[in-house]
Amino acid sequence: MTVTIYDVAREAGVSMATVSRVVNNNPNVKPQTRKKVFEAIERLGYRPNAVARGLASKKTTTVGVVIPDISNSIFAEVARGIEDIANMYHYNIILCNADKKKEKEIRVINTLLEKQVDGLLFMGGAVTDEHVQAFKTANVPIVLCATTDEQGTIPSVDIDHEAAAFDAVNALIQKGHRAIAMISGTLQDPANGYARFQGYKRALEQAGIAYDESLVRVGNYRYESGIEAMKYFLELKDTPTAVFSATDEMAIGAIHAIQDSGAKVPDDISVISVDNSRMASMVRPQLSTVAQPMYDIGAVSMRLLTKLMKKENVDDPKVVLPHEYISRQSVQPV
Amino acid sequence: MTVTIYDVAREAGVSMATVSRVVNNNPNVKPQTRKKVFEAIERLGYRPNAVARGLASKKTTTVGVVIPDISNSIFAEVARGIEDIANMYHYNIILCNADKKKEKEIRVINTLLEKQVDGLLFMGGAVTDEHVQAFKTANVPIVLCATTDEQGTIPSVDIDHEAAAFDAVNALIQKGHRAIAMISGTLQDPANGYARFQGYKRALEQAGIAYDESLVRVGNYRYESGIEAMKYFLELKDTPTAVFSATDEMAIGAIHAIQDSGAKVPDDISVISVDNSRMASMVRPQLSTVAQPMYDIGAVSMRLLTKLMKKENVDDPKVVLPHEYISRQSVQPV
DNA sequence: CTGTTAGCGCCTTCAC
DNA sequence: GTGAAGGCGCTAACAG
Repeated sequence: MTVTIYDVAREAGVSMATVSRVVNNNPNVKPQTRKKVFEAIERLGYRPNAVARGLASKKTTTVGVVIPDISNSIFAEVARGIEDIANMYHYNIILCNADKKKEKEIRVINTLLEKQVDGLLFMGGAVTDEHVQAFKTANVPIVLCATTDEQGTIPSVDIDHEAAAFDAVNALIQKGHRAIAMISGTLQDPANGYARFQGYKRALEQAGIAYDESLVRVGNYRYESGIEAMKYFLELKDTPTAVFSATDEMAIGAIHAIQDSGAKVPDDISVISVDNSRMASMVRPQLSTVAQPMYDIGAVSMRLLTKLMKKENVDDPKVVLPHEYISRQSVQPV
Repeated sequence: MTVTIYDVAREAGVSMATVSRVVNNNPNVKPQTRKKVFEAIERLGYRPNAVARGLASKKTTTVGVVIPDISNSIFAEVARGIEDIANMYHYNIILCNADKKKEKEIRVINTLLEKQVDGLLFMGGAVTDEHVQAFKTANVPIVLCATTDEQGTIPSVDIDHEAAAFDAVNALIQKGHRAIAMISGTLQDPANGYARFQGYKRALEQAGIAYDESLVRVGNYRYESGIEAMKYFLELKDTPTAVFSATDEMAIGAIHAIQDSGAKVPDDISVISVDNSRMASMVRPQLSTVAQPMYDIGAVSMRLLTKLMKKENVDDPKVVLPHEYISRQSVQPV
């Protein structure tokens, strides 16, 4: 039924070892024999069994990717970056959604490790001790992608979320805004949540603006929650003149909530956010936002992982990619 | 270094076979011995090697997924449906982007097959003879996801793209529109391209409206191409009163192009499309569109694949999921 | 340059 | 209910 390396060897009149060599591009084969083998392969329709190869060589050329949610455009973009580079280095990826649930994350990490992936890319919520524990039992490299661990002991690639948020809010302050509301992500989320909130606070503080709790609403990253949060702000006696959203999608919700109320963006209220997803320029007015290089985060982390897997030494295992403020149409001086 | 089933057997004072039985939940093990084995596993931190298991059992509990582009929200949604169901049945997925390029598709199909996936989900451009050829050499089940083959010989799950487009255009016609433009996808693409274009033509024909070539522009599915196409229509001496876009994203581009020109949607021009991606309700006015159940297409196709892999018999290997017109705010009577 | 020989870690009859 | 033994298909020394 299935044709094996042994069949090819017999057909070509050589040994298994030789077939293995040509299949693996080992130069130590006479061109003639190589040709014979290729012909036999062709004739028999031989297809190498990667599982057997993996068992024998202890390499699967497969990496595990745990991601919060592939249907979230931000992560999908990162995933594309990962896959492109993986592909370039002849790796395949096993993708697992874990929705930032610790339990699910630990579970998939383990099944990925059982599958003998050569490396692991972890994109998730908080990196807890349990995670670190699970990573330790792996004897393959791990890199955190779009997150970091507290202790800074695990290789990672991410942007500086706190600074990105700071820059966004600061852009508002530079335009004269002082009543600046924030639509935050959940504070349990270290990157998109907590760090961005901290950046907001620091920017206010530096400008001598008192932090006002009633100017902060926590959303769930979705469009609707942006709308809800904004509606709340709109009903305040002192409506803010600007709002900073932790993510684009909620920002778009905010823009629409403002517009639906009859007010104008940015004339009445300015809106700014962090992400620069493709949607940012698919709204009117186009959204001003601090760009986070999603694709690159994926690509760079996969590249880093390949180096780790090849045991090449890397200078800095903690890479922080630059963010950049993109000024479009949703912000104007107060 | 790595602890194997043999180590566990020795530690527990039983044979490898017994360990294998408890790991695989084989009931023929005395509770006592089962307990002993579990303890040994715990103590040693044993983790089954899925590669070895795969080689011995000829099952990898892994399925291959070839997808055009995971960063496209439509496909990302499908992928989420796939992964959720895969997960439910304890399968993992290897994801490969192939950008609807035939060559790349064939290549990844082959590497997926080399990796001994238990089944394959194919989401791509046209299904050519070469594809069918590649599928034949696989001795695992394949299901087409969000596409179909001409001959209808391969299991698949999709919507009726032609009918969906027809319904959309017909909704316009029912509102009295006659000058209806179309922003199409590339005609080489059987599903989103050709079929939807055919639906457009059939709707016109049935209403006795002459087909006008100048009212059709081919886009590349992206927002910008929707803008471009619409700009073209806007400059026609007889501007259409409605436009049908093959996809949401181009439709949103069209809406913005109209708005940027100073006209209003739907007052001056109505816009309708097919997809109902999340973005459809994230525009003002909200987009009226024929919904295509992306998540379900993924889920159902994965479910079908599990049946095929278990050699259960399926009544109908060609499933066509229903589509549905969602009326929002972008269409109004002429 | 090429062949021989052991495994890789596990499953799976087949006996007991 | 449990153990022994033979592969699964391939790679990797080690000879020659």
